[in-house]
Amino acid sequence: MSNRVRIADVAAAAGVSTATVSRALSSPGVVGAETRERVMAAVLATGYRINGAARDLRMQQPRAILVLAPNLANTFFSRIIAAIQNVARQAGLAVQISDSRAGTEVLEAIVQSGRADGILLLDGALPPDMVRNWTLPVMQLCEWNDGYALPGLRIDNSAAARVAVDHLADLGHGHILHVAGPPKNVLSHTRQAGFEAAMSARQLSAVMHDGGFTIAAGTAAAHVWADMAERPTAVFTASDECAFGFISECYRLGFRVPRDVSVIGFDDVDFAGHFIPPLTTIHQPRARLGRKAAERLVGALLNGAPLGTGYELIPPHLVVRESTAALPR
Amino acid sequence: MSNRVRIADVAAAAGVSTATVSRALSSPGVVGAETRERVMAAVLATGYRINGAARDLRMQQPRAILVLAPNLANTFFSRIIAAIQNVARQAGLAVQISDSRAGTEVLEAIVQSGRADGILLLDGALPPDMVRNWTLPVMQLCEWNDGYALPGLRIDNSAAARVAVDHLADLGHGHILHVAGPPKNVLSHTRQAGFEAAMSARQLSAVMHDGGFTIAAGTAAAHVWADMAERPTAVFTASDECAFGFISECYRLGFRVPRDVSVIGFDDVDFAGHFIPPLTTIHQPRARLGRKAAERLVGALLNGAPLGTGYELIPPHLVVRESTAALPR
DNA sequence: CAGTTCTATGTAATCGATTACATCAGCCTG
DNA sequence: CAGGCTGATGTAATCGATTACATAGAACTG
Repeated sequence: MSNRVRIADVAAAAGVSTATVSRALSSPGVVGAETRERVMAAVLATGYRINGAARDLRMQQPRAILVLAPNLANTFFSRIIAAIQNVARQAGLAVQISDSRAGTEVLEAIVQSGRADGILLLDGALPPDMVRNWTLPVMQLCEWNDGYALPGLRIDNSAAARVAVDHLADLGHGHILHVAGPPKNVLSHTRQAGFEAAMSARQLSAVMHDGGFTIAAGTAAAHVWADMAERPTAVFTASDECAFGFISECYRLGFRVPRDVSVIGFDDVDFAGHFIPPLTTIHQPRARLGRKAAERLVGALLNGAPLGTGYELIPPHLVVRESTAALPR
Repeated sequence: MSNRVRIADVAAAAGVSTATVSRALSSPGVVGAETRERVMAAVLATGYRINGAARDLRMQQPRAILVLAPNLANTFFSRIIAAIQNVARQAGLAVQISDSRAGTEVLEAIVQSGRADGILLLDGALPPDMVRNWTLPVMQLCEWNDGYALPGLRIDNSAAARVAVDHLADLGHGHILHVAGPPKNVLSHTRQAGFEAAMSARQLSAVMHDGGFTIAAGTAAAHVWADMAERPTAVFTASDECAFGFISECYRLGFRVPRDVSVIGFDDVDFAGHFIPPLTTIHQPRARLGRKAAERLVGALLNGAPLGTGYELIPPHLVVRESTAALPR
């Protein structure tokens, strides 16, 4: 550590001042051509790398963005984070990640530590009072909370539910079960509300069941479904994982999909197309979501422009595969 | 930004010097009780948060670890990274992530920027010359490269292959196909070598096929398998994803697992137990791997002790589910 | 009670970069 | 050729924390 090459070492090696070295590196145009070459040669010879902390301190910007997600172990986020990381890297920004459920005190410390210039927030369940107090630019992604009063990007969850209902109704299903996501989640509410609205618009018979986004929620829901006196002929789950669990458990209980029940998921995770049967689901363009959100945040950071407060809703896209089928009539 | 509260503001509010504030916060024992309380009150009143960059610069340590993984979009990493993040957070360290395939120049800049005190490296395919030159403590996780000469943690991949072979052989399978991982990967090589050794030790007939860790590799392998004159009765794939792809495609081709072919995977991803059929596979304790590696690295960083060069191999653990069955005889 | 030790706090140097301002050489212009 | 201008470079202040050293007062000791 102590033997790290500092800018002064480069300056000495090149026979110039530290100011000149700094300029040669950050705005090459203003130093003489011959000097610039001497500096570059000295940089190479000494193996100099800039000290991030010193630069951050002086420039008052850490050149990093912070990604906050409610559950980093959830595979839904991996592709999004990869896309974010890509955009950030190309802009020369580092990416710091943290679990947004670490506790408010911890979170405040992380956010206010001045180590990030901006935040990508994938959690809609943080205390609005806390989030509103953050002075960094924050961009909401996928999840949201109107209490934050922040700009955001997501797919149109309500429209997506309608698309799912339309698809099932067009196949002749009139009695549909919705296995909702976790009770306090915005996504759950929005998808559920969209489902109910679409069902009543078509005057179909809706059944609701509180579930979750997990495989376990799907397995549990399968039992609930199987035990119903008059079983719905189709199921719309709040996530693919939930659909997987539902289908697996149905299979174990002796039912077949889509023969005995049509199932439609939500997210279109990598695996959906390879499940048995391949899952009909609402596609979430995760790479695109991550990229677009990161681009918007990074763009605002780099040119100092404010993020604004605009929401962007991406229209839903249904991927029809083999877990849904027409109702025999 | 400019209106951020600095330590001098707290000092003024509490009527003490900045040195006292700093001490009150970092080593409360050395300041008088009454003074300490005044300082704490001032901290609360002003809403002071430490400036990370300034602290990092002065302390010469950024209090962060860097996680480098070859493909952040790969869901295999999510749980590992979550565990790492947990350990780091509890130690007050930030977690920065980057794609290790970003290019050597970019990678060097990130690693040498002085923004991390240590590295968790999940990629065994970086140029050894580069990695050996890194002056930070580096801990290898899951993947490795002997050319790095670094400490590491992983499961015993070779023994795992043996366990898989034993399981299949015990079920009566004597003709087994191994769908290997990507050609240049250490994990592929080690698992393949372990497979071949175990097979020849039992004098069984091994068939190899270069595949990959992806679903697509599995689907391709299914066709290769189906086209074989004398089809192996069991398949050992280098990853669960590959197994999923293989099974799905077999299903599509009219074969059933395990009726027509037994399949054993590798990793035990979340989904393995819910696949149809539930997948027999080698378990990788991802949360534990992430936690242990992070603990070792963080421990070394905090007490300044060197990491050493010790490898740790975690014994393999086979999870028997329903994708493997005894060969009818 | 003088001298010593200990405790609590302040003063100011320091980490390594960036950049406002100063300086200086060379050139142009009237 | 004096004066002004331009372009290249150096000097030194600055970002906001930590901490070695200095200091002052209290407590203790023989």
